[in-house]
Amino acid sequence: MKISTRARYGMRAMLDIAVHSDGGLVLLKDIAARQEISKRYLEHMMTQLRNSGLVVSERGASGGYRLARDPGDIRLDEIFEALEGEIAVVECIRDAAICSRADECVTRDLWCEVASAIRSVLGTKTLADLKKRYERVKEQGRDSGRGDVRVHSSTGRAVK
Amino acid sequence: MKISTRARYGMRAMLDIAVHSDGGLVLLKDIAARQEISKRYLEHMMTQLRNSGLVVSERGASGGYRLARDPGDIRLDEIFEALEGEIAVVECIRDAAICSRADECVTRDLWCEVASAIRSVLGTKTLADLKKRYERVKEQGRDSGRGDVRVHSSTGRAVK
DNA sequence: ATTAATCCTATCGTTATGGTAGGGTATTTT
DNA sequence: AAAATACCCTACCATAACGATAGGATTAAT
Ligand code: FES
Ligand code: FES
Repeated sequence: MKISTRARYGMRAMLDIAVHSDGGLVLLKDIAARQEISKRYLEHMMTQLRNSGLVVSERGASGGYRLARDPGDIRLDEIFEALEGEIAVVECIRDAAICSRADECVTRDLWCEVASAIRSVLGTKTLADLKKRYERVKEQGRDSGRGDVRVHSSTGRAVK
Repeated sequence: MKISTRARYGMRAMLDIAVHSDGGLVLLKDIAARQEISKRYLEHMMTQLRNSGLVVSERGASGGYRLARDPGDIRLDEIFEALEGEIAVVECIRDAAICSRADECVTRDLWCEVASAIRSVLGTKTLADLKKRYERVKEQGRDSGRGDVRVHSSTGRAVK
């Protein structure tokens, strides 16, 4: 279970646009440069984001991208799903015929819970929240007092 | 973001063992038959589970598998990670050098939260819980009153 | 020795991932 | 009108992951 670069890059791109558009358009070139992502590759993600109606583009010279809606109105799960596809799906949710005896299958419930958990993280935050967080981190550094949660390198679990 | 068949099959296998071992050993053959999974394929998952120390095997005629520990002492995230690998990793957690400017990267925090959310679903349940759930479902049917949460086929979100 | 079980390793086809490339189209600027 | 700029579409490619199958090697009970 890894998060794809698409999702990571795309999310960063969205944040980048939110941060750097002063009402105007943001250039792919600039996003790519700031985020140090291949412009050509980033194009794909922008396409996905556009097709999902999260950004709108203007073509031609002095074109660019901007958010389709207010940052406070773009949930992070929308961004995620635009890039990564539906969250933590087990096919048998849609189509119970896939698993034999889906009726008595109690593990399916489990996967649903996992999906819900992810959604409740990403679905309760908006791009505006992320932007706020970014700006806080940027101006005061990463809360160097005690914030930076150490995680154990192999378990990923938080550690004392 | 899909959950692999390995994880699904493996989880079902673990549940199957928990349910069908009366202190004794459970045969791969039987698990495969009950779960309608290719025996040959299931072997792989059993290997992973064994290597992770979640089941122990006995070889030779009248060999088989049993849980390495008490079901109440086997967390579901252990099973999941044995099969699927580390939960929701972004590489830059381990190795900050992977992402340029990981210091000011606020999206990384987001992915950490996602990972935590998954862990808090799977890490707070044990195989004993799952077994209990299974037995409840089995004897009284799937709570046919109102339980079966309908989810929207495309969003996966719960629907009225 | 036979049988029945796990174990090890290789293979294979398909799909997904990560990324590059070429050329096309729209719009502004000159 | 022409040049420049920026997005757009489509194809391609290499590698890895996934899902599954297969052959044969061990181990142990009968
Ligand atoms: S119904 Fe699909 S895993 Fe059980
Ligand atoms: S530090 Fe890895 S995604 Fe930002």
